[in-house]
Amino acid sequence: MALKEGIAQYVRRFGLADMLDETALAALRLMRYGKGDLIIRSGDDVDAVLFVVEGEAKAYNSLDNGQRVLAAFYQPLDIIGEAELFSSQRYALSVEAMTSAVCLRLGVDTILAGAKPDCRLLSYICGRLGSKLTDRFKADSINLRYTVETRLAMYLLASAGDKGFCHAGLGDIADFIGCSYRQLSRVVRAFRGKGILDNIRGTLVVRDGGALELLADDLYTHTKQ
Amino acid sequence: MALKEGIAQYVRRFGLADMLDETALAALRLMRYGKGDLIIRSGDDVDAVLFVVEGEAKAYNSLDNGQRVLAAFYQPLDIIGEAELFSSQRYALSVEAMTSAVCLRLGVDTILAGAKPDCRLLSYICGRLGSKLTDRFKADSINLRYTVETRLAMYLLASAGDKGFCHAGLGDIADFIGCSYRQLSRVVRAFRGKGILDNIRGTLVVRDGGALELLADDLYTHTKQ
DNA sequence: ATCAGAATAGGACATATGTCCTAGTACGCG
DNA sequence: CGCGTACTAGGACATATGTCCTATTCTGAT
Repeated sequence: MALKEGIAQYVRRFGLADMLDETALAALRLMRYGKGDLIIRSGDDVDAVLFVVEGEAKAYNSLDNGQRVLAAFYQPLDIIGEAELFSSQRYALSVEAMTSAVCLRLGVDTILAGAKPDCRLLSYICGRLGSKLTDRFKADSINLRYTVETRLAMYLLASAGDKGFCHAGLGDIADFIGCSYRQLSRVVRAFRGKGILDNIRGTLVVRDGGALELLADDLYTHTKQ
Repeated sequence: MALKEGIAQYVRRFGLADMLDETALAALRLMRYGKGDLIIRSGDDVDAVLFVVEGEAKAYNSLDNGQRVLAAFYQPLDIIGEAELFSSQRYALSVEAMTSAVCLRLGVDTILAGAKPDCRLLSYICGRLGSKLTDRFKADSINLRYTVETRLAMYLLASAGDKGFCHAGLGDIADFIGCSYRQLSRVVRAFRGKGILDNIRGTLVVRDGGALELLADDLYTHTKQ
């Protein structure tokens, strides 16, 4: 099996034969990017995974409030796009080259063809880990960039859902959205005053889900897509 | 193949035969927990993965400043412990039952025995995803719970490392640690005034790594374990 | 029923932080 | 070289938020 010269040198340097079989190695494609080029675009269909072999890149997402959250800096031999591989149809983040960069591209078809019935537990675990990673990144972006009002609204919409109530204690919610019990207590009081929420014996009951969605500042409708 | 009655009913209810082969199914063990019981303890050796089949649980970690960060709420059919499966020797979080709960336990030996050479790419991807998840959780815990000073110190210790400098622009660093450019600029100025940092033509140069470690408030030494 | 600890609630005060603005410097392109 | 854009830097002001405290209610164990 003869790889192209450029690909072969990276495969040797990074020991990629240790993780890729011959079919996958033969399917690698060399991609070059200039500084500032988009390597993948948030929202595009998931069609490949990329191994960074030269240069540096960054993954980020923009929020509705105009702010940006930077998820990761990449260097060789980081992987781009593996989080969405088994868990999503769309890339969750944009990745941009910070220097000129080189990646080896491996198409999703090749990876999925190699995911045999013997590997179904690992495929499942990959899918769960990928979902956890993207969900956690989304939640933390909100927790870092929005007020506690918006964060509580988002948390309630996600966890109360259709049943309209939520058993978690305020201390646990504060630790989950990353604020103090005191500030959460203020916001719960404000929501109670506006008729959005009641707390009945340790349970938060949603009285006005529409108002929560407004407070969530369009974040909720985006998340549900 | 005859599973125990209790296990068989959960396997049927959740379709676990779709992801587990007969060897793995035979290795499942039923675990019962009371409310408040520790299901896994942060720092313990990774010896199993658990499928939640009844009840609810929460994963959390405590920080050196006495605050706590809650990583996830679990319900059926969430998995506990899979993030550390291929990426760590130790569980990164403690998981506690919030109600009485039932889990199906699958020992790591069984999973690793099933991870054949055909599956080595998936194993590798699982390992990378698991690392990303635990690393990202750690970074975000710090970003949610510590001042920008500590966050910048931690970021610099991680990214400048032994080479003592760091090319990322201040805008990107602000987006990565989740603060405004203005506040980051204040902190950089303060560090410059204390002789800890210089910025030379877009590069941050560390002048006093020891001072950074002190500012990192013992977080750095913990992370390096 | 009683008690201790956990959870909830809110006041007072301080500050870490963000927004908005102006100004200066660096860099890339034509 | 000149210009436009991106990046850095800091002032002024406002506020979201956390710490620390006291008080009340709830829950589980004896």
